[in-house]
Amino acid sequence: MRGVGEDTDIVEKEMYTFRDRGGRSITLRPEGTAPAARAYLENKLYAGPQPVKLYYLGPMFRYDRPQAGRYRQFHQFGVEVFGSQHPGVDAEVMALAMDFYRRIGLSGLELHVNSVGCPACRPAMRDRLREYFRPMLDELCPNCRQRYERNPLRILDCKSARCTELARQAPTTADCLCPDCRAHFAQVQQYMHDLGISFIVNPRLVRGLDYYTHTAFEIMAPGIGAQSSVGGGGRYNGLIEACGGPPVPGIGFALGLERCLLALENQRRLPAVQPGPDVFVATAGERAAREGFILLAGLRAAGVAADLDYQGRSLKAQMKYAGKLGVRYTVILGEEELEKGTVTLRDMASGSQREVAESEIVQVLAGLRPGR
RNA sequence: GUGGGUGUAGCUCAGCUGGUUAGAGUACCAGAUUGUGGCUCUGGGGGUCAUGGGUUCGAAUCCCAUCACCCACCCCA
Repeated sequence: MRGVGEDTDIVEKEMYTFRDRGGRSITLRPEGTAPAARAYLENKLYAGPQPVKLYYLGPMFRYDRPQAGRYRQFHQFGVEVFGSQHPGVDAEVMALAMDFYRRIGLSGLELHVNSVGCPACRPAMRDRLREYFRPMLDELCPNCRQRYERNPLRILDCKSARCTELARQAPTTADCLCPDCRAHFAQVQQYMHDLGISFIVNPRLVRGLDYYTHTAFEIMAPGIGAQSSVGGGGRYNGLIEACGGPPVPGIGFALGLERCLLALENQRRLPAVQPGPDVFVATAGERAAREGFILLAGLRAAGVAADLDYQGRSLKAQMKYAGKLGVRYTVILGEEELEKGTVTLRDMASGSQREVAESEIVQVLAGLRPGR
């Protein structure tokens, strides 16, 4: 975590840290960008063809007090591109994120985009902000008074009503960008237009740490509680170097899967869960039960999702159970069928039944493709 | 880290200002003529009332503490 920074909140409050049996201090990863950067460095991926495009998907951890949309263990999907500062890559990364949301069925999202400058324009940006806020310093919230010293950019981001009010006339990042950053941001926007992706330029969107440069973006979903961000990312041209590597540019995004689920639920777009098996094997009598057990294995081997009763239920109860499972077909096997070498195939929706030779039932059901 | 709320059956909850064997709906199980689900009816199983203390003749109910969960603040690398 060395590369991430030493903000006290991050280290002391949000990281999930504990001691293991050997007394070592263990911290569960809170996000994926730093690990991805480490992978890039440790495996010397900068020595190969650039850019390098990576993705990750997995559990992350933070020790906050939980609330709606914020869990101590959650899952993130993210991508990182190392080794290119081309503005088209910025657009590509944002497009990939938006395409993901679109494909899972989310709509009405807001993509906020900004440029937070680079080491060349950041000092001037800070100076101008300090200059602006100096006369109203004691009107700012205690938090922002600290931000004034440490990172005045973040004052723009404050949610306190008074600070927001005071910051209304403040110079924005857009006013302070150096020519290079301004050009880069303009091109990013042009590429976004080329891709037909709508976005909102939000000059108050800020990323805290120094290795963030140029593009910053965040995707908001209304209606899922106080934690409305479903994903975000940005360019970090200083990160690899800050981690002890060569000066390689990078950009990426991460999105929270649980928040996507919350948003899907809120929009009533959660897909129905796949119901249970497609076929149930109901039997009557001991011999039939054994025969059914073998038949079940045959069905499964043929790729049919099937199940049977292990609770010793009566045939009637088995039918009831099959109904609750929601299967489309029930195969009924009892003494009568055993005598004739057949099974009864019942369509649960219509209630119609027909006799099928036991030797053919697997093939018949596999052919019916009872799955979705 | 700060504030508020909630913990009673698998699930959703009721249980008034302390008073008999803690309830409902739902789910589960079994029956309603012998081998057939969905509707209905009947019966049944199931709770250390979050945990630990305390007050009281008596606590699910009142008090304290702890834990967990929920919501918000903070923050979001």
